[in-house]
Amino acid sequence: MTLSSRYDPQSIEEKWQKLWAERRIFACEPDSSRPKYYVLEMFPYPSGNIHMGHVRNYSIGDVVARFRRMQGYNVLHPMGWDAFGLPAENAAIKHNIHPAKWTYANIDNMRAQLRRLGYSYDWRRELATCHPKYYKWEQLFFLRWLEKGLVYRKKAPQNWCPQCHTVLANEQVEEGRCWRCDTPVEQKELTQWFLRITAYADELLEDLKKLEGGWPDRVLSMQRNWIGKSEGAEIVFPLDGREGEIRVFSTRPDTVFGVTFMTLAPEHPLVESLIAGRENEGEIRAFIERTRNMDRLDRQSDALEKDGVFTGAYCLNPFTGRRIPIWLGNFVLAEYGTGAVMAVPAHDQRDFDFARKFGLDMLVVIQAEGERLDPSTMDKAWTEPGIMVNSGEFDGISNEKGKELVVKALESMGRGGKTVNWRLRDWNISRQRFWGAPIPVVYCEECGMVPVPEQELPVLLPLDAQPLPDGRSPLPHLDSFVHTVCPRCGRPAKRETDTMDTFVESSWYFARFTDARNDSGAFDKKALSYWLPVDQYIGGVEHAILHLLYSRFFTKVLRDFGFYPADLEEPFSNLLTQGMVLKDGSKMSKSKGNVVDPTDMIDRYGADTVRLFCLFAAPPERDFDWSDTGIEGSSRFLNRIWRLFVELRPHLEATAACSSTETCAAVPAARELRLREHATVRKVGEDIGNRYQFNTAIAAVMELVNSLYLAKDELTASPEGREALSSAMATVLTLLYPITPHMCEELWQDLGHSDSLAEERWPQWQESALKRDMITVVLQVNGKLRGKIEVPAEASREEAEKLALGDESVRRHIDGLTVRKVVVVPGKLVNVVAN
RNA sequence: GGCGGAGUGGUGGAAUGGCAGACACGCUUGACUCAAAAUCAAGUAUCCGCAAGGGUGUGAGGGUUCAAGUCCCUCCUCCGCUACCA
Repeated sequence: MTLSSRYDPQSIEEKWQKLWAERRIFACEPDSSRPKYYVLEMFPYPSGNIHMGHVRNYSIGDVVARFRRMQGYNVLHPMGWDAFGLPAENAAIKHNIHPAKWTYANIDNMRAQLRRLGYSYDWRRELATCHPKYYKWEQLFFLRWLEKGLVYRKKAPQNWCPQCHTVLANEQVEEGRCWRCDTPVEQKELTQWFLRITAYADELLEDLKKLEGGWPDRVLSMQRNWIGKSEGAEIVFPLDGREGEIRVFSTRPDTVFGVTFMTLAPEHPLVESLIAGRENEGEIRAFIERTRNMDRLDRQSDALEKDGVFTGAYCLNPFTGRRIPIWLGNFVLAEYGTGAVMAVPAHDQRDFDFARKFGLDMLVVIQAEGERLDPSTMDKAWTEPGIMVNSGEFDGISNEKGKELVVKALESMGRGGKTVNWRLRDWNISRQRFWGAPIPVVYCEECGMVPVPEQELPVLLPLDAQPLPDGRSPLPHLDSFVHTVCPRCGRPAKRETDTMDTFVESSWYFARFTDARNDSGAFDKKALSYWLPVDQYIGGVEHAILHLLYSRFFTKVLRDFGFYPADLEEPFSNLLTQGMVLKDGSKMSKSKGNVVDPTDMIDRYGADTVRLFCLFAAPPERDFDWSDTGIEGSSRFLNRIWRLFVELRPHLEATAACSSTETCAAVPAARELRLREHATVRKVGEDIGNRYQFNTAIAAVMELVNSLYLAKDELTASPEGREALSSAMATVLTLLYPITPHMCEELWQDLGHSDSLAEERWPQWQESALKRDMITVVLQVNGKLRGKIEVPAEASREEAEKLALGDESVRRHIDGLTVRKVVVVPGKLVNVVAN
């Protein structure tokens, strides 16, 4: 069959997709004789259709996967579906269809769309998290953790979304609003299930160090911020004239002598007993009410006017015995630290503002050496380092040293000591939703909460129920689900009707891919040890905190519970966060009408062009704006290669990339092409393999193609030239193969190769091919470009200097000046310094 | 406020301390065409100049260096995370 003279992607892409599937080219199994490489892209939610963001994400992953495979790695590259979640319920209500049906239909559609893009997945490992054979295992994890107290139930004020009728994790509240529907989040007292992620706070923070270099700095920074470790001291202030004490957390124990009042959150547990019976009790209660009713957002905003009220009670400074009035403050948060702040107005701006407003005392205890701060004239708090004063035995010590000494003193007095405070809270995994994995416990009137025995798993999500029209879960009303018997005493019992947060499923799916069809256990330990960790993970930065932190947490927990290998510390060695695909400067959305549908683009240009453009338009980390003319350019490039190939075909041999020999050196044009070919191989390998800069890799191939165009007429004339052409063309196809595999396969096959390019090895460039006889050297005078000369490659410094000084342009510019120095960078540049 | 990232032509973007603007998009001109598309060729940072050539130029200002987009200091702007966090 002869090659079409026109590039027609539609006629070749499907053919190759079928061939790859038939030959099972991308199926993989553990093989200890080869190094492994696990490439993973964040799996999609089956919302209905693939969008351009997916295409970008998965195209990056596919290039990495195909490239590593050519490098000889045993590559695992799987795909699956993050299939539980709210949109399925909304669709179920709207179309009166079961969420499962909707979800599986979407999966079928999106799988077909992914297949059209030609991604090299091992489809045998496909999984959907809503399948009982998947969620069964996380119900098992739940039971094991429950046994050891890693998962627990507690009643607490929760983030509640009235629109979604469910609680939200702290991570799912964005600026006080629900991350899904943007409704302001309310606080509601509920009994909920929590995962004790705080038990791992230290390790989660510490191990971020191990990810440096492999993860983007900003993601590491986000996780650090989120975990929010704060080192300081706990200081105990006994109450004055009565039993009891106030514990505070402070990062500035060195200022403890400067405490002039105490500020409690209105919600502080001690408040009730402190104010009971005071003559101004009514006023205080009014303040508490006022503050409590404030919107959570407003209360935490900068703009909040500081407000407070004196309780009438006092406590005592553990060092000085000074009587310290206890106030309530609207800016003190009950959730952070101990809900109580020791106020040092001279050295903390908030306390300063508060003290000024209410006319409270101010005591200077830190000041710069040789200076004297006067509380009556200070206009802001002194927060810089300094020397301790008015601090008894600590006077004259630097405040940094003072921090340690005060902590020691507190410890010996039994009034506190060093402590660490975390921002991270335990993870609430209860959801009052239907389309999620059931939590496997029952409630028995006799035995209380009883775990479902492991052999009874999975607790199936019923397929004969529908979310209620207002969005609420049908589970609490579904007798066939709720009513069961107690596994312990056999009496009637009721099932837990909350389901798990969908982030639970996505916290371990990457491990399940290593042995996705295992029915006898969640994992096969051998497969896990072989494949994990994921070598390259690729996805959107919007998951920088949520999904990535949870997955790290799960990895450590599953390791400690013996599911994962004991030496597995982190799930993802390397992370690439790709930018968004925008249109006209903003996110694509149906409401804006600026959606570019990948399917349309494939129909129009073919999958290879779409893949190429997504990779060429910008470096992967950056957002890029979809350009209709830009994709035309990518299409043009592939057409150009096709035409060039067809034109040169009669002169081409079926050779491998980088196969031309030194004999073609006799023909200068052939030698030059060979040099460019090898230089391109070096650059593309570096750009794809180490730098993940696919745009410059593609640019390098474009340059090689351009030089092929320029030299083709001369090269077809000689055997040496034809040898160089054949090799260079093979190189173009091989280098481009991870990016535009269909077209490359088609042309490769036309050359007479019987194997798929997928089985081809990544070409090896040779140092010897990069050697030139003459090298262009840049001439500078006083750092300014003044000319270029050709010098023999092995010219010495002295020769280069002599040639440079003899150059006409250089001579013109140093005319009348004295040459002070000549800097020679061999093979590159000569800079003449003269004045 | 703290932490992190980023500022380069008309646009997307290139540059291990060594020729700033690779590669593309767009635009201009020409060739082919009855015409258009496609393709091919030439040009395209900016200022002076017919040209040769020269000046300027990577957010601003300093510094280090023979040489700075790149390293250091001060500052400005934008983006992200976090935040009356004690």
